[in-house]
Amino acid sequence: MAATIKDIAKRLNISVSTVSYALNGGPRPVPEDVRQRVLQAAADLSYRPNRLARSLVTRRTFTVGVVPTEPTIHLAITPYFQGVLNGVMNEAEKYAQDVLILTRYTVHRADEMVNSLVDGRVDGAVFISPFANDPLFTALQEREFPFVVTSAFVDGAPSYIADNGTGVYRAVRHLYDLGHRRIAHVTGRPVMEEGRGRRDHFVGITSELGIYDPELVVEGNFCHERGVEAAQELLTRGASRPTAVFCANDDSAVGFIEGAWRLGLRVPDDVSVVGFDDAPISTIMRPALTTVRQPFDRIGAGAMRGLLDLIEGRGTPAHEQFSTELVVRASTASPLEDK
Amino acid sequence: MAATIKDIAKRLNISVSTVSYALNGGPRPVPEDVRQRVLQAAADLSYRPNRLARSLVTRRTFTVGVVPTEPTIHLAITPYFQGVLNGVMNEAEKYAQDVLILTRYTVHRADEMVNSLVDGRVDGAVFISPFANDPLFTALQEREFPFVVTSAFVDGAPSYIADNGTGVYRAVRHLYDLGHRRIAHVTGRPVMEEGRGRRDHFVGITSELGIYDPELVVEGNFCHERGVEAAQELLTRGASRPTAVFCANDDSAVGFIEGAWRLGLRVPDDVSVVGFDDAPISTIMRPALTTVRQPFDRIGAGAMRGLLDLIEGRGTPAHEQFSTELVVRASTASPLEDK
DNA sequence: TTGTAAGCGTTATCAG
DNA sequence: CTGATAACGCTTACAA
Repeated sequence: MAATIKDIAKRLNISVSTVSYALNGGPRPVPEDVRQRVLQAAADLSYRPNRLARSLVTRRTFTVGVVPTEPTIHLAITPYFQGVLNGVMNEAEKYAQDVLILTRYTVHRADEMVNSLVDGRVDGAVFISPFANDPLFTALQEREFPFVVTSAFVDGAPSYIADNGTGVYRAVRHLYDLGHRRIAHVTGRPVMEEGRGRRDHFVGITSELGIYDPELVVEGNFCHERGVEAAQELLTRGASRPTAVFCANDDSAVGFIEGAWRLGLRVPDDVSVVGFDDAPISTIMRPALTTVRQPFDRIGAGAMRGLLDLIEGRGTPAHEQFSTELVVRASTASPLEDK
Repeated sequence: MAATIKDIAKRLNISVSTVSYALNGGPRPVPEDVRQRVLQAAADLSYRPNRLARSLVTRRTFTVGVVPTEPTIHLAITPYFQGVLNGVMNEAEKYAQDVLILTRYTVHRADEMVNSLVDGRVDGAVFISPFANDPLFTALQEREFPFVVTSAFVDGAPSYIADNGTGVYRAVRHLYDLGHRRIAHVTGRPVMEEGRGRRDHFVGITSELGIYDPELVVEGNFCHERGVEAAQELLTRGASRPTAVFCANDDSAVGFIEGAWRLGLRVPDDVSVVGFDDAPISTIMRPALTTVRQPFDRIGAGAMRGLLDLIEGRGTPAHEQFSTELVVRASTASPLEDK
């Protein structure tokens, strides 16, 4: 049977409170010799503190929840999730927090998800790219459960998200400056902020430039496969086909390039492609992908720090927007007719 | 203040035990009408069970730990870790388990790591690619803490690992059959089973084929950058340079190819490259990488199931070895001189 | 300075 | 069949 502070107290004929204070180094002072004997006894009995018992009374776990808000199997393998989770984990490590990943998001009803979160195991949670209008959130707010979200805007919750506006602007402007006028867009899932937002910005920017054409906006879902299909759709239109495309993320851009290849078209000679994310593959694939970099790890780290502010009562942190950067590589060039 | 079963009991003038049994549907029967009233009261008070309290007495958390045994920042972004973690998470979801990621592995002493694990928050743990001789393990075994390991062999712990022997054999044999005789090897970190093991198999197999040359085995570390350097090292040897290389994983193979490019050499024309993993990039990069596929997700899932067997007292599961598969793509060809 | 005891929110063992 | 009550292991008033 595992030793408890009671066992230590009994063995040394002192009280459990003294043992507790000795072990925790406070808040009340313990004579050095007593402290040493307690430590020795703890070692002898290979005592290990039980954090459940401690958390039950202190109401702190030093553990934060992470909620992948898509079916785990889909989201967990995306560069986006992995990058943000990595940022969360590294920052958690700095602040001596552990990370509890809540699986089973979609499988259970929202109500059960609330249970999982407010059951005492975590001090707060980071929602990675959730749906803004999930009823879950109001339930959590009613209970004053601390949480933040990444890549979405949820009323009343601190939000950590890339600056999509300037990101999309840079991507489109880059293509425009290269001479492209028929620029297509493969959207992300419109139901997600990162999909809807980038699409809206795309429409806004191309409109301002006077080159907006609704026919050139096709719905995607952030996935490779859909990128392939979109290429099929957009590049088989004869004369009216686009000379360039901006994809809502790198995965779909990579798919688009593959789709172009399958049609016998060359990137960037026949069609230029810009992605969004700067996922690891974008530097490795050929042609290397021109893309808008968003700092996954800093987004995750920012969310983690914001959550800790919330948990530790330092007030509600401000929304944070992360600047993006255009990384020009080999998948973009001037349109053929210009050359 | 959050409602507890006591509040429900008080409100209905019944005992807490009845409330508990009503809420849990057992183990002792509760009249249907009472049960309904309890459920109603629970809803009214928006009662949420506290899992810490429950776990404290039942000694079960339905949460498993995952320990990234490298500095989090390094390991967490590798395809290997991500793939295995993904397998663990998906299997966890099936068995209604949550996943606690223990950060701070190397930062703290082994002893503190033991504390983190046996402090009651998890029922057991999966160690992802640990060092076999970590003193941590004996400490955990003394306390009969259930754990399994992936990609390593730890005395007394169920192990989930790819069949490196046949994997390496397939890779080398493929190159040999293409006509290569000067086959180099960029090892993984020799201190890890997956590094040492693959290197030993490489030496064994090339020896049997009568083509072993110690000069052609250079130490790597599973990283892209080291692959680039290894290419520099191996491909600048003039006449004695290898015509093919087997890299211990895909990341270093990708690095090797980049290194070859920088030297003005072509893959596979000037040098053939085989990797190990079948990471996502291997299909996307150009030339697409010939590699040995290991099933990350099945390894993670297997480890998760094995751990549950251990936790639930179904005995110690057997080691599991996962078969590998050679995926021939575009980075390998016959050596030039043969053509 | 130290010990006793009252929680924390459950489950589980007793009596009645 | 149901209601007290004792754990679970810890922190922390409150007494002494």
